[in-house]
Amino acid sequence: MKGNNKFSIGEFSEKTGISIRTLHYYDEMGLLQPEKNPTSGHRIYSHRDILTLQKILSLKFLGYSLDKILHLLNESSFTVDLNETLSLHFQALENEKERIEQSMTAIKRVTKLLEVEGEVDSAILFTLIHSMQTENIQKEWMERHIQADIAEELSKKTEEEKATLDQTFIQLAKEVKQLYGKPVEDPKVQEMIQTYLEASFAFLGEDLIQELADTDVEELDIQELENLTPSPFSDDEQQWLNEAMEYCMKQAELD
Amino acid sequence: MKGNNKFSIGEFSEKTGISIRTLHYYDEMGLLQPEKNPTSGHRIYSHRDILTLQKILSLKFLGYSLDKILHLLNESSFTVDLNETLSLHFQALENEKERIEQSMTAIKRVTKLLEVEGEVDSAILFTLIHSMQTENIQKEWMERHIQADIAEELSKKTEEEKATLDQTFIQLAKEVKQLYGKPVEDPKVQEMIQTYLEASFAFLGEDLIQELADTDVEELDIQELENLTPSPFSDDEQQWLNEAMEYCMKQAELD
DNA sequence: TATAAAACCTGACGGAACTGTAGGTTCAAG
DNA sequence: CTTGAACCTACAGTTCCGTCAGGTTTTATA
Repeated sequence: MKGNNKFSIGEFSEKTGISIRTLHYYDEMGLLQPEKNPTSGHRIYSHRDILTLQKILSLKFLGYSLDKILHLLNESSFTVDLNETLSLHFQALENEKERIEQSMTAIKRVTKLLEVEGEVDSAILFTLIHSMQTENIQKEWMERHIQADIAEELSKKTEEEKATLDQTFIQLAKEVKQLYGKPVEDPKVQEMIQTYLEASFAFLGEDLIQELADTDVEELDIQELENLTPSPFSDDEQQWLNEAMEYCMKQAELD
Repeated sequence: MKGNNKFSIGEFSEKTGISIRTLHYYDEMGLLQPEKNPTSGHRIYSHRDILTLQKILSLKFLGYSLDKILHLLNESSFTVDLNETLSLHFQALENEKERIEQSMTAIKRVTKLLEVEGEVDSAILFTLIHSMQTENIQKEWMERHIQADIAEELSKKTEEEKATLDQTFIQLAKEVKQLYGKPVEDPKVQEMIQTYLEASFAFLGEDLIQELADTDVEELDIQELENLTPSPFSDDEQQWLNEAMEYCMKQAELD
């Protein structure tokens, strides 16, 4: 097999960087079927096969499945819809890329949180991660129920600001776990609520708060939003927290 | 099943957006095993299960495999190495992202080419795509054999410049297919070679050309580079092209 | 030329994270 | 009491190979 353009499968594999198993597989499925020594059954690859493999790898690179590639190779006139499929694959890649970027951002945020906080209760952590995951869906919810520009503004908050809110939220969660059981009018409890609300206000800004307050949303839709962002608290804790908040609001109204 | 925190699998699926079949799967593999009605065998999901699912989805989002997630759920003290695995996954995501971006760039280039040229011989097209694919490997080759800064400069050429070279290359390939068979000293052939060389020079710039000419690389290594970028020409065409180039060079020296 | 080592062959199984299907049981409403 | 929707289990299939296992052919060496 020393000829200049006849290769054994091993040589061909070496030359192209494609594993022998993969070449077997491509042969088996009809993608790349080289000549065969009829007595021994050994495969004999030629220059033509390099070109074919190149085609295959290129199409794979562009995102085609091997199955589709098989069809494309057989039908010679495939330049017709190439453009269309290309833009389709481009779209798919774009989505994939966005997903990846979101994950990367989430990891960055979690890492930072761990850095600052040391250790974080896992339930809380997962609530945060989950809400990062569904940030897009939440945004869609917002756009359906609130004016789109507000939603837009919310989603444009800097990473910095989001990180700060994360920390506040974690702080809240920790304190809730500590203070749970005390009466809602306990000054410590009320202080905690105050701090949390202030941080939220600082994040949202006055205008947004006002708009949000003015918007009335149906119970069912609220339910839907809550499904998107389940809380890290047990039902009892959540109940208690709600009561504490209501109490705080009432006090504020009295002033 | 109208209770507020007990759900049938259908309701749970609706609520969480995870398909019934997947929930079955998670149950089967031990990831999320809800209560079961002992007589009917129907699954009964509770609030707790939402939290668990949230954990699962979060960890998946961060890049963990279901297998690992299964272990993480059981072992409560997993915050220990979280940081390490997170940065690991971050790396992986970064690589993935780069791969995707390369594919996207390739598609853009191909699309543009199709736009400008109308239709392109598939062999040539695939040569181009293949060389985009292996641009990194080619760069590594360069860095091994030529000074790193030259390689760097080459890979920093703008997309614009690359597109232009693509077109020139395609032009060359078309003409080669047309002119093949004519004697190498035919003026049309020589004109084609000239045009191509000039375009290459324009792309590379004088300094680079000079450096490239000064560098001598072993035959074996050249072979390696050629394996990376197989030509769209048949052996005969390639042979003829080489001769035509040599003739052109000689003529240039005579001047 | 005999023999050992390397390369090659086919065939089957595995795996990651699901999805699909078939055939049967249970539930909710009319 | 019936009907249709929802649910159950169990098995198979998907993609693109990696990894044996057990046998044959080629190549290198003694």
